[in-house]
Amino acid sequence: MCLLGPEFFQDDPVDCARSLIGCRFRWGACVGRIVETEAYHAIGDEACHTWLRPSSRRFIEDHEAGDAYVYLNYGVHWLFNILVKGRKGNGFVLVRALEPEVGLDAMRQRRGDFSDRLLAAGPGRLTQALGISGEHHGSRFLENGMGSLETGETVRIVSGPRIGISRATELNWRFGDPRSSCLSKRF
DNA sequence: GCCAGGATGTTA
DNA sequence: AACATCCTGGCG
Repeated sequence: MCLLGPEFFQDDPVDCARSLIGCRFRWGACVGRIVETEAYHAIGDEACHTWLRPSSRRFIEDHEAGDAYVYLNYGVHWLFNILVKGRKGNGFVLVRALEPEVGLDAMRQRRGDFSDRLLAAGPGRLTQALGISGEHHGSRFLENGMGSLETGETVRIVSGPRIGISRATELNWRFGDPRSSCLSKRF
């Protein structure tokens, strides 16, 4: 098991998204095992914010690999992405689901869930459980102590189409651990 | 299953 | 001013 620094995100967004499955993600006092991610490519991917938003392209210019890209979706849910800047291309990894391991009480309190299975089973639930919001947009969380990532046990990884998008639906850039009970949706 | 809720960036 | 959107919970 080893800590991942910003250099981990100097790679291809798709490789980063796949490699993060099974890793431990700590945010504050809470830890969970990443069981679901998605990759977005800054170039040529119509589902990526960069396709339509200059502000997103500007974000990539102004920030470093490993920085948090947090935005509000549907005016309701904060979504947590990690900036990827590599020789093989820029983009984002959307962290979509965790299996909660440490700090369950804090997560239950923020979520008000009846069942632990759903605490972070989805990108909006995940940010709510961890207390991530717009104030963390752009934060260099791997270096400022707010969060950390560590490699975990090897698990089987499957892929499929990304969730909730209307364009570039042919790309299988959603990755996950199919045996997890904390997925936002089955593969 | 369906659909409201709701904020943001952009003018697709 | 209007539109699209990387979602969730509640109600059927």
